[in-house]
Amino acid sequence: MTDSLPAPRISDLARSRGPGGVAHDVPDYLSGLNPEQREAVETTEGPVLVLAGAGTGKTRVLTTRLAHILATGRARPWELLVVTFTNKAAREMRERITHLIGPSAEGLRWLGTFHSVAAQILRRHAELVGLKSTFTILDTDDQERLLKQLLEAANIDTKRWTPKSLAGLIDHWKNRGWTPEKLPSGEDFANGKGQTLYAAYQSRLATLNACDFGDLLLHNLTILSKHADIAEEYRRRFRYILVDEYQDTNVAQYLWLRLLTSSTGNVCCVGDDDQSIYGWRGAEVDNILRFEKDFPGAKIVKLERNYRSTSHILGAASGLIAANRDRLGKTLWTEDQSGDKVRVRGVWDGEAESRLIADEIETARRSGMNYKDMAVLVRASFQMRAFEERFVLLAIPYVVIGGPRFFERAEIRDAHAYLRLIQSEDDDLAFERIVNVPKRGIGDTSVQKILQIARHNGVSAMAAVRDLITSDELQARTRTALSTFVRDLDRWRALAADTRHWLLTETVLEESGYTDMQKADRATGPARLDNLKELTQAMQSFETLGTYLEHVSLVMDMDRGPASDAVQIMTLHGAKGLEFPLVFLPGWEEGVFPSQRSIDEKGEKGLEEERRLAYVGVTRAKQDARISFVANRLVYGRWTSQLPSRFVDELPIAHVEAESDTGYYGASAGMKEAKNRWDDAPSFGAGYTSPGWQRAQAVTASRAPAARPARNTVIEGEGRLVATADPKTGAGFKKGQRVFHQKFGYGSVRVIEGNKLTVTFDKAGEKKVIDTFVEKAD
DNA sequence: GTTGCTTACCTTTTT
DNA sequence: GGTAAGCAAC
Repeated sequence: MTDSLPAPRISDLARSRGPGGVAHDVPDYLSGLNPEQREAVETTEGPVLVLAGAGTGKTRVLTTRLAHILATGRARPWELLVVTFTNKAAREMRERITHLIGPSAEGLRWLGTFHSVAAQILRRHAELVGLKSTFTILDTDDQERLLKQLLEAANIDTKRWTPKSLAGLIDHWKNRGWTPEKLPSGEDFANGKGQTLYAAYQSRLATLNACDFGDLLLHNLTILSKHADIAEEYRRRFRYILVDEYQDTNVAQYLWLRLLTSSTGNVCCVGDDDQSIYGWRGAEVDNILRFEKDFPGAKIVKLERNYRSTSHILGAASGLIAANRDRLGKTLWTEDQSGDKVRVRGVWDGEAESRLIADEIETARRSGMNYKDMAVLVRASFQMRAFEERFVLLAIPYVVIGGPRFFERAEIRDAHAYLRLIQSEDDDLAFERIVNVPKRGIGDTSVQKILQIARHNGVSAMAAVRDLITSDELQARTRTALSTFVRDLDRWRALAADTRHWLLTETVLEESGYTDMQKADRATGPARLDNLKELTQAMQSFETLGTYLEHVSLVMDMDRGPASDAVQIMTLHGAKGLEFPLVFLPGWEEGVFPSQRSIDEKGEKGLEEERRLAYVGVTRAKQDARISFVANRLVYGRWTSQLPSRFVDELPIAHVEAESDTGYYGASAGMKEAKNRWDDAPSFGAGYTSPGWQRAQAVTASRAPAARPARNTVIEGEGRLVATADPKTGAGFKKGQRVFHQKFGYGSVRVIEGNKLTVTFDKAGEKKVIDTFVEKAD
C-alpha cells in the first residue's frame, strides 16, 4: 500500500536542476522564493498564518512547503492533512506536488476538500453516529424532496415555508455546528417547528442511511468530541496540517480543525481576509482575524509582493478594498510599472455592453492574444446569456465555466438514480426518482401508497414493492408495471456483478426505455443524450461503480477535457484563484453588483463581502481590467434604469480611465459624452428607479407572512411530523376476523402470512391485502 | 394516469 | 422573459 512507497524523490529533484543546487545547502526548490515566501515555507513547526494577498504566489508557497516537509523527512505523505475548499484547488494542489516530488504524492491520502476528508473519516466511524459505512451523500435535490415530505406530513404550508428555505436554514445550522439538541433558542422555522423538523429530518436521514453535505462535518464533530481516543489518534496521525483559503472556513470547519490540532500543533493556515467571499455559506472572516488569539505564539507571515498584475490594476484594487473596515490590512506592491489604466465604460444597455466587450475581444485577438487569455467575470450566472448570444453571433469561441453543474442535470441524476438503486435497494430517494421515469404507468397515488407501506413497516420502498406485487392492493395494471420494474432491476443487479459499470449504465438506459424517451423529445433530447454519453465516458476513469458514485456525490463538478482556445465566461466566485491577461467585468451597477439581495440580507457586512468580490475580480487581471456598467437593463423582461455601482466611484481616479456614452443618448443618439467622472450625468438620476424593483419585492415578501396567517398553525404532537398509519389498524389479525377494506369492503380473514392477509370479501371475492390497509370490523 | 395549459417565481454565489 | 410546479381536462 501507500505505506511502502519509496522515500520521496524530492532529493533527486533538488540536485537535478541548475548548477547552484549543489553549491549550497539550499535545495533548488527554495531558491526561487522571496524572503517572505521562504519564511512561510521553512517555518514548519508550530502554528503559522500566511496572509497571502492576491497574486503573491500562495499556491507555490503551499506546495513548496509540503514538498519541504516531505523532503526534509519531517513527515511522510500520509501524515499530512491538507484541506482546500474547492475540488479544483485540491486537484491543482495534487498536480503541482506530484510535479515537485513525483509519484510519492499519491501517498497524500488526506489531501482534499473539507468535505471529502470529513467523508473519509466518517466512513471509518459511521456506526458511532448511527450510520453504516456505506451511507450515501444526498444532493440538494434529494434533500429538498425529503424536507418537502416532512413539511407536508406536518401539515405545514410548503408555499409559505418552502423546503428550499428550510434546507438553507438547516445547512446554516450545520455550518455553525448545531445539532438539533444544540439549536439555540431563537433559531426557528414555521412558528416553533424548527427544531422538531430538524430532528425529524435527521432521523429520516439515519433511516435512509444517508447524510447531507453539512452532516459530513457535523458528524465528524460529534465523533471527535465524544470519543477522545479517536480524536487523539487523528491528532497523532496528522503531524502537519495545512489549510488553504482559511478566510472561507465556517464555524463547523473551524471546530473540526481545532479538534484535529493538538496544542503544539503544526498547523499552517493560508488565506487572505480580503478575498473572503463565502459568507453566505457560513464562512466566518473572524476565523482568520482571530488566528493569533486561537493559536498563541503563532507566526504571521504576510506575502505582499504581487507577481501577477500591473501597478494600475493593483492600485485600482487596493483603492477599492480600502473602503472595507474589517480587514487585517496589507499593501500589495509590484515592480511591474507597465500597462494601461483600468478602463471603465458606461453604455446604454445590456446589448451595447455585450457588443462592446465582444468588439474588444476581437480587437485583442487581432493583436495576437489568445481567446483563452480573456475572461468575462460576472456577478451572477443570469448575466452570462447576453454574452453567449453575442459570442455565438460573432463566432467567438467561449466556454462557460461552472454554469449549470453537470451532475445536477436531470438526465444525469436519473441515470445515477438507476445506478444507486441497482447498487443499494434501500435507496428510497433514488427509487422515487425513477420508478416512473420513463413512464411506466406507476402514478403518484401508487407511489404514495408504496411509500406509506414502506414507512409503516420500516422497510425500503423496494421491499414494499416486492410485497405489494403479490397482493391485490394495487390495480392489476400497476402491479404488472411494478413487477416488470422489479424484474428489470434484479436483472441489472445480476449484470452489474460481471459488467463494467459504464457498459452497465448503457444497458440500463437502453433497456429501461430511458434512451427512447429522450429520443422522442426532439427539443432537449439530443443534448441530454450527449450528456449521457459524456457521462458513460467519464465513468470509465473509475475502478468500480462504488468509487464512481462516491466521487460524484462529493465532487459536483467534472473534469472537462483540455482547455481549448476559448474566452472563459464565469462567475466571480468561480474565478477565485485564477488569472487572465485580459479580464472583463461587466454589470457594475447598483443592485446587480453589489447585489441588492446581499445588502438587504446582510447589510454592511454583505456590502463588504460584495466589495471583496469586486477586489477578487479586479485582481484576476494580469495586464488589463475592463469594467463596464449600463444605464438600462432588462430584468425579468422589464426595462430598469440602472445606477453605476458605488464600486465604480471607489476606484482611485489615478488608476482609472473612464468614459461614458450613456449621457444624452436619447436626445442625440450616438453622441459620445467623454468625461472623467460619470456620476454627474443627469440621465442617471432622472428616471432612476433601481434597485427599487427588487426592494419592493423584498418588502412584499417579508410582509406576506404577517398579513396572512398560516392555515395550519396548530399541529398536535411531534409524532405528526412523520406520517403514521391509522391507529385503528395494526397486526393481531386472527383467522375468521371480520375486516373492512377501503376498496373491497367487508370480508373475513382466511389466511395470514406475515403482514399479508388473504381475505374473502363479501362482494369482491378473495383478495390478498396488506394488513395496514384493513381495519377490524365487528 | 397522462397530457397540456396556467401560474408563480425567479437571479447570487458552492461543498 | 423563461421555467418548473400545479392544476384542470382528457
